Amino acid sequence: MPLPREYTGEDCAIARALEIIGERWTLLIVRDAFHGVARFSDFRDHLAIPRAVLTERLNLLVEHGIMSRVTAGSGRDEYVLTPKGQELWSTVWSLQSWGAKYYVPENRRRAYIHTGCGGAVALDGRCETCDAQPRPGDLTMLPRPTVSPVIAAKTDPVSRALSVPHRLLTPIERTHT
Amino acid sequence: MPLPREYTGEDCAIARALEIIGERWTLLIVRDAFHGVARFSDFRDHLAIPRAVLTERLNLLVEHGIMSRVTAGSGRDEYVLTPKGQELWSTVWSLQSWGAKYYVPENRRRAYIHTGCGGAVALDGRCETCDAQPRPGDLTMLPRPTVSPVIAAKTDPVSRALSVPHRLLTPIERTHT
DNA sequence: ATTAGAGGTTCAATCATTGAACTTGCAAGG
DNA sequence: CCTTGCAAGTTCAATGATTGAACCTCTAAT
Repeated sequence: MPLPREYTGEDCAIARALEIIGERWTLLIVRDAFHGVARFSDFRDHLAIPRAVLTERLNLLVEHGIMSRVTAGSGRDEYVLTPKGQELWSTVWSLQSWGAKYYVPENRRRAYIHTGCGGAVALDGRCETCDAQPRPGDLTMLPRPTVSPVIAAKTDPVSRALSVPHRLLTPIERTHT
Repeated sequence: MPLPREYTGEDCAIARALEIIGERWTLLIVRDAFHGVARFSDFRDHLAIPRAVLTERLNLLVEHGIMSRVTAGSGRDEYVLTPKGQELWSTVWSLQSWGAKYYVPENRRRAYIHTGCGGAVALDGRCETCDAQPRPGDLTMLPRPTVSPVIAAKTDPVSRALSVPHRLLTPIERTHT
């Protein structure tokens, strides 16, 4: 199985998982997909990822049934998470929580609220109001309280769409350019 | 911050996390550490990772306070997870669960039991008996029901130690060579 | 018919990884 | 004291992955 980066001999679930989603950029693509990003150019512009790499990664994700490529109403192809891809949410969330706790100052962290009940979601993924662990589709992501100059300078459609509250797994709102 | 692999411009918790633990081998090292692996040579032998890379990754993990290097009673240095490193458990678990569900046949998956109550732990990390979500130190990992020929041929101390039930975060039992 | 932009592919330069060979430091045995 | 052995590195040439720039092709609008 000539995957790009194998961990040969490791008959281990983590090694298997990392062979697929452990490559550079892949989990950032998946995260953006949770945020509603779907077009090739939007991934490209938001992540500043080389085209060739984005092509390769998206193809791999589609091959593995993590994303599927569908032709949208606009006639343009979009890449969306399959159920198997959506099951990566706990991985994405746990990485994000850990990274936020140790590397992002509190006033620059995004807050998430449980769309159903409006409660804040803690780092462990639990709604502080109703104690449920909402699925990604039931989360609304709020913009950061303060943004770094680097981010503030970004004007691509994705960055703009994510500067207002946004429900996960719903396509980003494309403000007219 | 000239980390080996940056995701420049991404003021994002996941990007920060991946800069540190997203490199090839790093999460497998962390996983092995949860399993009680601590010596340079044991990581080396079990993962078949090039020495130079292992050196670099361990140094990075120590620099970031994810592991600490301590001199054991034997006089040999050991690398052990810090509390910050142990907080990566949910990431490791979620990756492992996802990888197991989709890429490891059921009869080759390792089972985990809640050491306190003896209940089986489901893919979502919950104890099926007491419904708690045990911390890694309260988990006992069982050997695989069946092993592939590749694994059966391994005779390094780590593979041998993990072929019997083993409590996480406790040093592996070193059977006399 | 021309233009523009999306979504690629191709390619040379750079950077990371690999495996093998070499080095260092310690500890035990003779 | 001298040697041997081993853990834990370091170094280095060959290989493989990533990057950024340039080019290509298709479609839709002017």
